[in-house]
Amino acid sequence: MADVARRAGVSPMTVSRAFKAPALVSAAVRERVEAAAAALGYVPNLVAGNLASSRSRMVAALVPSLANSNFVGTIKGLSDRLRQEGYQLLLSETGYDPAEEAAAVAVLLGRRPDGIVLTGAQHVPQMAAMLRAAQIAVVETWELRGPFIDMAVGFSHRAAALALGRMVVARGYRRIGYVDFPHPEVRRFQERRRGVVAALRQAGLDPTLVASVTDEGYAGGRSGLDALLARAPDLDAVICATDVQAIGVLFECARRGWPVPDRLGVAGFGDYEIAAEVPPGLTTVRTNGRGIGVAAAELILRRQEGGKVAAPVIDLGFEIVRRGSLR
Amino acid sequence: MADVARRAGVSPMTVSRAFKAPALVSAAVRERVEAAAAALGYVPNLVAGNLASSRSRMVAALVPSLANSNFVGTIKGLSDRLRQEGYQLLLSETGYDPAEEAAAVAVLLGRRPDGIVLTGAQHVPQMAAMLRAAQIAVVETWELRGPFIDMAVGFSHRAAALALGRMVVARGYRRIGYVDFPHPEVRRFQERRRGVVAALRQAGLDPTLVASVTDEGYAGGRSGLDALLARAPDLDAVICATDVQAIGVLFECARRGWPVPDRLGVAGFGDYEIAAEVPPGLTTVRTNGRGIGVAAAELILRRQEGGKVAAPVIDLGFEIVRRGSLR
DNA sequence: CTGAAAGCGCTTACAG
DNA sequence: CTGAAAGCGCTTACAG
Repeated sequence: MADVARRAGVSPMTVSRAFKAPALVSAAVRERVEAAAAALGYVPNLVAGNLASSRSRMVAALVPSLANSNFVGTIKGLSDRLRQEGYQLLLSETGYDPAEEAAAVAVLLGRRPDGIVLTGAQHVPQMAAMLRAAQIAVVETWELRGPFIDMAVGFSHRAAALALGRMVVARGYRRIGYVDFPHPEVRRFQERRRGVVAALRQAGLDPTLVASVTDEGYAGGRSGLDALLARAPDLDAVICATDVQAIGVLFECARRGWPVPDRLGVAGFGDYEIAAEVPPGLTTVRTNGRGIGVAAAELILRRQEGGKVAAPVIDLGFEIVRRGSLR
Repeated sequence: MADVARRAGVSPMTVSRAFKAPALVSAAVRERVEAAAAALGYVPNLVAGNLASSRSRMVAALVPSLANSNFVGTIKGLSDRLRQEGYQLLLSETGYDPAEEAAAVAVLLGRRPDGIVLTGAQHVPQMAAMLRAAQIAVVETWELRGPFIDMAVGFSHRAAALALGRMVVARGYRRIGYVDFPHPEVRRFQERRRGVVAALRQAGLDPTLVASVTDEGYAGGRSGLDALLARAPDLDAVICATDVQAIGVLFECARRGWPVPDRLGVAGFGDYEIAAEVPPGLTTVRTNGRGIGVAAAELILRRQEGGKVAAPVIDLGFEIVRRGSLR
């Protein structure tokens, strides 16, 4: 910057203003500064700027897994919205482990981000204190039940699962199993399980056909289906904690030559891109992953502008999408 | 830091050392510093540290799309390896657009990352100059053909596609079509197309059955298949530029009741997780996306340690995986 | 093993 | 509209 100032024949302060607040600089000077910067290939050092202004224009985001397209949607929404305002994203993957999450937050905080986006509301006990001490905007996502550290964007997993369960019942299925997620202790998945179980119980059906699985991904659907069939050979429908598992079940049905939705009805959760493509189409819950990211970005941006955030907990809702996998 | 120093009764310099080079500080002092830091909830400000040391311990990564699990694998490998060394990842999505990529690089450079990881070797003309002026480690990934700006990790898309094409020919298929990627101008996809075409030509088969598609994702496989069948109703095999498209073809076959691999052989590229799961199994090229990320991280780390990098272009190879979609 | 001085490259806050 | 001074919170390089 000093070089640019010298070349343009102005003070460093004027160079700074020419970039950050061009309106405050006369047109002639601005042009001289820009020419000098271009000639020297000057790229402002944001690290120095951050230190001086104590604003970093960085937001940290922590997600359990990048293999999950729901979270990828959130990251995209977040990153797109932030980029429009000149913010950048610092990303960490935490693998469904609160201790890893806490470690990642501790490291990220050293970069002094202006905001931090967490997945879920289950953290180590010290998390709230750590984050409050840092005095930054915090958004917890994919969850609607607090208590929250600061702000939140999500939807009710339980209500969604309840609605999905009721639809399966309404379509005439009577022996309905549930394939749980490999990390059933995560509250979002507890809620999904409870929603489905509640739907079955309310319909007077057996709510005990719940399969725990250890396999991640598609294989979990297959092994979950096996476990359920071992206990209930007359099983006529399966609801899965995620679309990936449900696709695994559809593939297994194809392998067995079982017609879907007649021999077995199948439903998932998430409405991943593939849900609309796989024959005969997967009935599922559409969640707004991208919207969650955009909303989180907006909460953080509003906080940066010093505005009080009126509604710090946003419900983005869900939608049941019925496709051919249910009769 | 000043507060911690005061409370521990030492100079700020000693606090700094207690964190960065504990071996240089006596055990008694170190303990006092640690106690003071814990009591005050002190988190070292890395922004200040970066400015003073002119090392950021950040690496920027640019990928075309996070929806592509190949790149997600690279990001994971990169991030895992970097985290082990206390580095963090700054991520940007560029959407297959060199101009967007250049804009993102310009912004990221302001953060003074220690290294930058690009996807591919096709950039705007100024890119090399920009990056060389920044004097940081640069790794171009997913490509083996230079010229490279600095270092590279990849494999030969052409050799992989050639090998895949030969396998399809060897399995007895004779009317073989190719479904191109929606961004056919990207060199990686040019190479794949050329590899397949070369295999067909060498076998004396018609190499002109190439379908351009505009749809992204699964739908591209479906529309590509339609386009090929309109031109060659006797089509007996399809090779796709990506696994996602190939899965789209498999789904379309299921919908039509066409037996795979007998009515139609299908092959993809990428060996995404789903390739092993979808019936009857997808024949494809296994690439080492995660390994690319890990290797890129290692190149950057080695450069940071001041070491000259002996082999700045690394070929990670590929593997053809034959599954039930080919007879 | 510990510390005082200087500086990293900007911005804040004030003055003119 | 422009600039001189001070400082952001660390680390480098030197001294003892």
